[in-house]
Amino acid sequence: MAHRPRSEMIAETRGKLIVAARKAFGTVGYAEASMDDFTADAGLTRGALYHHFGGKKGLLEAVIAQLDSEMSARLNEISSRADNPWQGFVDECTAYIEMALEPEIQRIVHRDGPAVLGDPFQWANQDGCIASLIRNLTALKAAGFVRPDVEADAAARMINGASVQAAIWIANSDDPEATSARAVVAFRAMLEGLRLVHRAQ
Amino acid sequence: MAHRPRSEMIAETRGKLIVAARKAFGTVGYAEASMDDFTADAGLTRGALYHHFGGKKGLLEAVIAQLDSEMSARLNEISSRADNPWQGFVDECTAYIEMALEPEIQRIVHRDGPAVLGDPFQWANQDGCIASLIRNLTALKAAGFVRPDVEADAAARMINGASVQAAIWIANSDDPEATSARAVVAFRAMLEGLRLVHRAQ
DNA sequence: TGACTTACATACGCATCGTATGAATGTGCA
DNA sequence: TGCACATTCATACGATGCGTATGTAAGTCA
Repeated sequence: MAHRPRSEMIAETRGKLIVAARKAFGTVGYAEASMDDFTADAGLTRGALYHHFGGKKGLLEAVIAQLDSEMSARLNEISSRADNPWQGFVDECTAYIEMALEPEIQRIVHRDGPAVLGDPFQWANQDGCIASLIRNLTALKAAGFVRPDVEADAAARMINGASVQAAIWIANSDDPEATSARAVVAFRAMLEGLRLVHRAQ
Repeated sequence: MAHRPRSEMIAETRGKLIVAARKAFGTVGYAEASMDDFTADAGLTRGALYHHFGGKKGLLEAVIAQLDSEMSARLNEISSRADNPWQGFVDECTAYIEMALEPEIQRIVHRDGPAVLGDPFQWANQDGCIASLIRNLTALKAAGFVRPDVEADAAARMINGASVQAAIWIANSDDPEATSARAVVAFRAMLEGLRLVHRAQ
């Protein structure tokens, strides 16, 4: 068992810390998660945490990066199989809302994340799902699906905000099914406002 | 100086605590605000805080209630002077975004508040500005300005989410003026999607 | 005026955090 | 192969902030 390659052990340690923190942050929340507790769950101590991530915030960033990466992959998968670009975009937005219903994502990415780290649009999400949103909207604009006076990043902001609100609403409702249906109606109506065609003035 | 009526002193104490907490929460944020520090700023101790508000979260609720009350009054003032109901609504939404640019409101109401207390739509804001949003939308729907398939509370959710995002975007940008203009274009486009007329499908 | 309640301060114990230090293990170079 | 070094991670320590229990002064009502 001796003589394990060092880089491998580091990856394992970082992975264990991220897994434990992700569970703690996703259940009790960032503020209530004790570093002593969840590092012990990972079979480690705070020493390892400070060494690899600099502190609690650094670890939160790493957890969010992992979640974001997973979400991004799922969204790309979804939008890739769609004939109509606009419809593919709507599908992706809907999936984004549905993912935000998962407690882990809602709590860490949409609630504690912004509160602790600030504006999500300024995170170092090189390939995150927000970047994907902006890319899709840019393409849709170039293809003439979106009003030319509306800019892609501005629209991405609005859509992101509305999506998260929709998800929180659904998650907190007594009847998620019915609420989801009502939310999607309103959400799609607002998306329609971004489209090029079908308006007089 | 002796023999002050008791209810008056209570109101003064509560007021001083709220003022001090509001300043602390609005600048360093809820998590970083030390109860010992800002109660001392108010010339009091944590004893008074626990007695009147039950704890840090209770005080945050009180601070938010005060902010919400002020915002609500300003919004009512704005929407009241408008000839066209729809235009009045758009004005109010724009004002809502502008208010969310104020650091105190952005930090306490839109960032720390939801993170600590949960979904704003479920706060005890009997007369809050969110309730005002819903009331306005209900009236607009009854008057035929809004698509009948879109429900008022659902639309209020989306609008709230988009507004907050717009405000955060503007606040974090290098050129707030230009960014604000771009945000408003996108925001109004999405609002248009809620309107009854001008669509084929 | 005296018993009672209320408002608030003080004091204590506990949990948590950041840093400084130490030990063990892998790594590069002779 | 062996040794100096760097790195990984644990341990120890001090500081801070929180919640509760208790004490005290002041107001209230009979």
